[in-house]
Amino acid sequence: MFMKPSVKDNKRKAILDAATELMVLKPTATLQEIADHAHIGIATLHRYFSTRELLLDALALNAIGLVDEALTGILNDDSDMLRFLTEVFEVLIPLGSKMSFLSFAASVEENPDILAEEARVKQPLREAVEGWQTRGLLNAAMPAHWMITVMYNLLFVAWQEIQNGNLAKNDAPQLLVSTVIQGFGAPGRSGS
Amino acid sequence: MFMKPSVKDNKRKAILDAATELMVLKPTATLQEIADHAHIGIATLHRYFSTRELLLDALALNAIGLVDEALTGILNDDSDMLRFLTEVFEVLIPLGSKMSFLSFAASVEENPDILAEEARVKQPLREAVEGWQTRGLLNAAMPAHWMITVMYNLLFVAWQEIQNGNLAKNDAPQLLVSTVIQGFGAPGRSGS
DNA sequence: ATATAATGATATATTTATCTATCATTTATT
DNA sequence: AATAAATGATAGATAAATATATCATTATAT
Repeated sequence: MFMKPSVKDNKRKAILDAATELMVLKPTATLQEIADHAHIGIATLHRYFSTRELLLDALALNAIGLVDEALTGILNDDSDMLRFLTEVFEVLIPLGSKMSFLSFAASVEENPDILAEEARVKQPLREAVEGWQTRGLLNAAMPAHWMITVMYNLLFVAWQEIQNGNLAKNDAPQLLVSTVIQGFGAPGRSGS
Repeated sequence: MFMKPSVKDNKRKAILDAATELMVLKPTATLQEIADHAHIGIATLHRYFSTRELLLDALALNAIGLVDEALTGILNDDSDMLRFLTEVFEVLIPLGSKMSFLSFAASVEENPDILAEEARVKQPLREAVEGWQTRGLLNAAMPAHWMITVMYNLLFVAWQEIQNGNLAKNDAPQLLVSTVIQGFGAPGRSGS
């Protein structure tokens, strides 16, 4: 049954958000630095996450959960590919700092639960891509796995560019769609 | 004047290569782990790099130097864009683990020398891209900075995929060219 | 073959980070 | 306003990483 998130739950999520933000920028950040960045005392940080390892696992699970939640909110109709992709990018770009976990965790993470969750969350997009390939909307000669990997990475790149002030938040989804579907080539030109 | 690299220089580079490989995979690796991965004693590691910080700076500079070297070897004629890009990808994909420094270091690194070198190395490709935009070969509506950033990131992604066994080394350059120039869209289809 | 240099293993010191505990203060609840 | 809960600052204990030093062994050069 549904339980309304308590104050503690919200604080926990706020800590995870701040920690994610910092860890993406500086993976070697100490617990003290994380606490500072979250504007809490280190004692409180320990009350929420008793060890560093537990905190890191929680970061990954939180990221996966947020992506999952964002995707389930829109994954219902993939008949209009461009519309669908735009929506996916719109909801996932703001989760940029979390995306890095889905992009890189695979090579680093050893926790099997997390790896399984990660694969599960990525599954719907994979199926959509394969469907579009079958329908001739996407290049069937290109490995679906490659396309998924590229998209997840570019989500993170787009988020970084927004953070660095090089890209307008509102331009990002369209730019991403254009990038992955048409590439950089001039419109109307053959790539031969 | 030119000095032939000594045995020590070669060993130094070997250490940097091994360290880079590990640090990309595990940015929190300890000096002991780095020494193990390089198959040397930790005492020797300290003889080459007296502090961790010096080692990390050397990693970044080494990465930049190798990319620079690889690019200056081919950057002479950008009249055939596809041929040019293919060559760039061919020489840079094997440097994948080093590319991560050029992709991500910007946000972390504070050493101004390193940041300056990084910008300098990226300059030729930026100019080539802008030239192709002017000539109508690349989408002039897309920011050159975005295209450069995406290409550098995809170089790293491609390298990762090769490492993970998901992509054949020999397929990678063509796949990258196809990805950045045409995107994922089915050939011959308009993206409207 | 000998001398020189480099290396690895090991010990130790120093620094840094993590973890645990305490307590006064602040914040929320009723 | 009184009570309970949460917090932050701080101190101390433990653990881990970094840095330095020594020495026997191995590799290199002459």
